Amino acid sequence: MIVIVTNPPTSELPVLRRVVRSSTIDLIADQLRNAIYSGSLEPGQSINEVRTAELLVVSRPSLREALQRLISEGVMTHAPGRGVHVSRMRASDIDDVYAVREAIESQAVRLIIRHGRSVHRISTALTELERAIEDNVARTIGDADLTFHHALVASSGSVRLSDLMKVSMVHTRLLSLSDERGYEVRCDLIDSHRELAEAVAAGEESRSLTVLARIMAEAASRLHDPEDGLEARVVRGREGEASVDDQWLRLRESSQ
Amino acid sequence: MIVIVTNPPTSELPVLRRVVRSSTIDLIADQLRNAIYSGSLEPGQSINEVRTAELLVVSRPSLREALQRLISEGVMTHAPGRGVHVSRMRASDIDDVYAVREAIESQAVRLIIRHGRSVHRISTALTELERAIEDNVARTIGDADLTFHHALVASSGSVRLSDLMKVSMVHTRLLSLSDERGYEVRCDLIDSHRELAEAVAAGEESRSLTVLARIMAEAASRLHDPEDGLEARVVRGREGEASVDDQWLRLRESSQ
DNA sequence: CATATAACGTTGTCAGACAGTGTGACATTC
DNA sequence: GAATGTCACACTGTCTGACAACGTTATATG
Repeated sequence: MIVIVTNPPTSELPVLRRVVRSSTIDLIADQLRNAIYSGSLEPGQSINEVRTAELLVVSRPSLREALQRLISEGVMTHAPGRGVHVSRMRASDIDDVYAVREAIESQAVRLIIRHGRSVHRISTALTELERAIEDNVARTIGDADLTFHHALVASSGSVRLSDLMKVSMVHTRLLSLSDERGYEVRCDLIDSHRELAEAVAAGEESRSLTVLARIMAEAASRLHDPEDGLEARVVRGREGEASVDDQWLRLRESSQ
Repeated sequence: MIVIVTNPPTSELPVLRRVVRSSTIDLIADQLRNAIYSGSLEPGQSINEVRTAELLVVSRPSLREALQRLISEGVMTHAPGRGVHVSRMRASDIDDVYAVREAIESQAVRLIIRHGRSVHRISTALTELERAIEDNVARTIGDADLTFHHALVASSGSVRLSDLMKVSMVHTRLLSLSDERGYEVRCDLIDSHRELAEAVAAGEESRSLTVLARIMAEAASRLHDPEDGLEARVVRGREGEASVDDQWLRLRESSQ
């Protein structure tokens, strides 16, 4: 029984937010997704159901349900009889993932310009990216990079695009993590990103899309052949603390 | 143990295709997805776990795992304590779904032109669409329309885009089905679709994208307000047999 | 060394259980 | 009679336990 006491009694009801109850499955999936994004779970690593369930203090059925979410996202892979593994990306996945990202982000740019959305979050993310590059830590730069691109998509106002972007971020991370050469990141990405942000802010659609395409192509080609841009200074790192807010990659609450 | 008997023994191995074993979960999810696409399961309809599991002759845990797939696709919705329902689309979803479709299909166009992919499947699908329009059955036209758009994306050669498109097809169908005015389809869509196919075949990127954007905008606006294009002849229908091949909406085998 | 066999761990699937929650019918109160 | 309280029922959310099928590794065998 909930009693709402207001004083004076004739006043408006206090502002009550809708109670959100995340399902256990959501929580488990979030944990696993973040573990992958942060590198705690490596590509190819197989998930022992009993052990993992114990670790998360949930039952095996609950864990299995959560795994289906990640499988459907393409973040984990099911091999019949052999269980579930963290997806390992191959060379052929590089272009595919970046094709999806170009799809999502191009559309985001179009929507932002079409509807004149605020680009505030984008500029903020750009500043963060600049700071991260000064720190010169591969993982930090990678995080800031993806955060920037997510800010772009979030600014579009499309819930579905934003959700897809979150999944694509994990895919992108998996591309880096699946490369035996280790995590690596380009330092000169700030110029193109600044140009993108400017073009979007200025409402220049076709220039934005051109720059975006170039960013995607460069990122993909760097993964294909890291020695590609010889003059580009590069930061490498095998590990490094992930600076991910736990809530960050949570997908939209599934309840209506 | 697999023994391959060849005669003569020195000859080439017979062509053996990799054995694909779809997991039970895949099969259940496919069934449910197709049931939604074909209209057997209506938007808002809730899934009684016990009854549905009995119907499919699987256990409740297996069904629940499959439901997680569909929830993650956005095709079903979870309401805590109230179980799982077929997603019901609202007016605000119309633009969102079509934004995603424009994202996917625009990128497909770019990829096809960039890599000079064959447009054979697209022309075939266009012919099918013409035939469907002659039949003048709302559902058939709707199917052929979506099949055309999927052919476009499949031609891009991107597995991920193609998967996303399949999900978006179900979303699109849900938009129509969620509308209490019933299923309805425009007859004049053939012209714009033919123009799109031609532009793509001719490698004219910017014209293709323009036409595509127009197609999406028109489809969305028709859902927002069916009386919009007064001069456009329209076929309406509340039901109608779905002409979907059972295999059609199967997502990529999840095993690597 | 290659092959067969055995042993073990793990997955795939199920039945059963039970507390928590939602829902609708009915009674009650002001 | 509208709002509130009560009760019973149905269903979900989650867990335990079980077991056959499958994979994998170690061991034995020719």
